[in-house]
Amino acid sequence: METNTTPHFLYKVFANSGITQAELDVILPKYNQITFEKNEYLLKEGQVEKKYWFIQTGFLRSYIVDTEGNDITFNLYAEGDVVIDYPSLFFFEPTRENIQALTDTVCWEIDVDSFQELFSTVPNYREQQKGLLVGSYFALKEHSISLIADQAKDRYLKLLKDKPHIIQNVSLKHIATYLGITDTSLSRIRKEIMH
Amino acid sequence: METNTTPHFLYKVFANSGITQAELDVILPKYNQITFEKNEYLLKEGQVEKKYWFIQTGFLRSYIVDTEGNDITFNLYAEGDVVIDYPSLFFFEPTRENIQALTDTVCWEIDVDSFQELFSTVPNYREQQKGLLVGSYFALKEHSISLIADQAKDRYLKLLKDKPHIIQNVSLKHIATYLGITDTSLSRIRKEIMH
DNA sequence: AAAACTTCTTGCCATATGACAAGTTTTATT
DNA sequence: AATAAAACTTGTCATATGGCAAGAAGTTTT
Repeated sequence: METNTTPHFLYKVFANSGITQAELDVILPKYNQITFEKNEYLLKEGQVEKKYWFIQTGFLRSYIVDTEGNDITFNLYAEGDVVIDYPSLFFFEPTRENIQALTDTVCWEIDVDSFQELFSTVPNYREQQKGLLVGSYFALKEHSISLIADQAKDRYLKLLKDKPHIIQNVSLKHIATYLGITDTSLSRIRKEIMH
Repeated sequence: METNTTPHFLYKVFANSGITQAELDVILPKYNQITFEKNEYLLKEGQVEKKYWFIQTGFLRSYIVDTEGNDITFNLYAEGDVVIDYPSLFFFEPTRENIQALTDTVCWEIDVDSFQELFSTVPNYREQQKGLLVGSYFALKEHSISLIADQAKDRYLKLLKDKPHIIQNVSLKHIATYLGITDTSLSRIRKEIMH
């Protein structure tokens, strides 16, 4: 079921998780590689999506349009990140987010049924996925706390430290709404940081 | 298994969900009434809790202590609300939140095993719970968006509209950190609203 | 009832961030 | 290459919110 002989991206994803080669032989065929072109949508508001993705290369963002019509970037994703909409995946509820490719992107996709099957039959997989899912939930919470507790500059520095590739590859406008400020302010913060 | 002859709080919770009396006879015994005194903790940071609660009467808050030692109220709960920590419940991960009773509180508690059992065997229950869980996830997201998109005054007015009882029963200090502002600012916003 | 706390309000001033608009640079389209 | 469009920067000024400190009001403890 291997598509080629180059080192498989998913090997890296599952490295250091205690998953054996025998388990990998069961897990990997459940994942399909899929590519999205720049500006293409993985998920649109109102849709129910029974899949989620690992990003091999590329950048994505999720965004919400608020009541005043402002486009607010809610999350920014890069290589190695997991892209998942909990309500959609676990509760089959229509999502309220849009997830869009910011660059050409290569992902590995798994459907919820395969996920559930692996989750219940492969303990190491369960542990590894638990870590990822809890991690993304925490990230949402941390971001929300950061919006309350930190200055915009600190939020930017945090992002710069945690996800430098995003700073380099995502437009200032999207980073700004993600950080909860205007593009003007972010431009000034950048200037200040550069001395 | 009914503890008394007064109208059961949980009947109200499950009203209008299409759940039949026969189903209620299976569901209700899984819930236990439990009371918490003012200032008592339902959940403390680092703990793994395999339960969640419906609030019959009383007020609760969840809070996080950020890196600078600030106590930030993350959520405020009132009668009829469901109190749930996803990572703890679904992934058995230690929580990072503290959940504390702000007044003497009466709750109905269910453990995760009973929840899973009902969830898989009673379709109407599944639907009803799905709605609740997705609702609380959305609420977190909406709050996070509101922190970015709305003025503090608008966030206060929203809370006032959605949960007037919380405004009346929770101290200004806790409401302020929940809204992402200082108690000083909230006091001024209140003054302004009163004209 | 007094004392000790906690909660809430208010004043003064500082500062982070926003609004708007103009200009520059970079990227996309024809 | 020319043009258009988008992304980014910068100036001026306005405003929302914070920091600090003092006092008032309400609550709990002794």
